[in-house]
Amino acid sequence: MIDPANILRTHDLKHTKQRVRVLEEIALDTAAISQPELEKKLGKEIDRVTLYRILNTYEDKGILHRIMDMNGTANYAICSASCTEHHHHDEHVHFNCTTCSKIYCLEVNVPRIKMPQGFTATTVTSTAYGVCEKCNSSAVH
Amino acid sequence: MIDPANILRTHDLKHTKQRVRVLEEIALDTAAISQPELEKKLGKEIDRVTLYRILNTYEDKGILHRIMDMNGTANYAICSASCTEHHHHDEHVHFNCTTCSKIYCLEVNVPRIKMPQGFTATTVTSTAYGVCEKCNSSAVH
DNA sequence: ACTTTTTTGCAATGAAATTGCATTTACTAA
DNA sequence: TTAGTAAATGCAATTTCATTGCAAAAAAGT
Repeated sequence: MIDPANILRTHDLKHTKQRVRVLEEIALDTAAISQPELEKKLGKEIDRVTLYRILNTYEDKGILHRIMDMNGTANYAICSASCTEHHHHDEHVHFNCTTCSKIYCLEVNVPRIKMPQGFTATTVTSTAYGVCEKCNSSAVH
Repeated sequence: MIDPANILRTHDLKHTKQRVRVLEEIALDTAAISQPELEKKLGKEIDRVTLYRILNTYEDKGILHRIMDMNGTANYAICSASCTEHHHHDEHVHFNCTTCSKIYCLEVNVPRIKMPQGFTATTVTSTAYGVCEKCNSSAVH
């Protein structure tokens, strides 16, 4: 499990109950959580604006990474240890469930892709659309 | 080059000057064009709302595909011939230039990725971030 | 040219995100 | 422990972006 207090300390961020709550909430599920969902869950405790600001600083610091879904909605997941303030190592596959619309960060590396002449890639991300484990197993047989 | 009139005819869409203009504008560049850019270019001729509607019907019909960039902004590119009303064959690599922020559809297939147990993927997309051909060649040497 | 159906433009509405500022909270050092 | 200061939060206002309803205009067929 994650340790919010420790994460804040190692990133030189002040310890506030709002920041802790955001991390706790995101850590609850292995799937990424969308900004609207977060707002729904935390809206009573944390102001809308504050939530935006916390998510932004977390992204800047390399604590969370932001995954855009098909609708342009931001989803957030906790970064792996290799993410730093200056570079997100986000080169795994994002699985976008078309049933529950959750996004999972899969522990699968994105294969190397050969770029055409002139194009130099620094990062490659991959998104798969389909049905996730949970939705598959709860489907009618 | 593309033939707007023909595209509209084959998709059972009425021929209007606004629809033709949108297709013309998008066909100008090999790169995808963002909704805000389109709006800037066509805003004088076409109403904002009409533009939204045209882009939506084009997407529904499989004429354009929509690519979300990092900021959640929609970008549009003309679909390859294999796209149909019911399924977009969008399985090529999208190159997102971090300098000019244009998006290119590369003629490179998305590599096959093995999904973890329980996850079934129907579509996989791949996005590369880096510097495009044009920006590379215009860079200071 | 007339009629029907669809598309367009405008106004209004709704939703999402950002900014400025006063208040509150966390941290530091006495 | 407490005072001081730097930062974070909450609120109000604003801006930006997208959608809806409806009347007017335009397209296609007869």
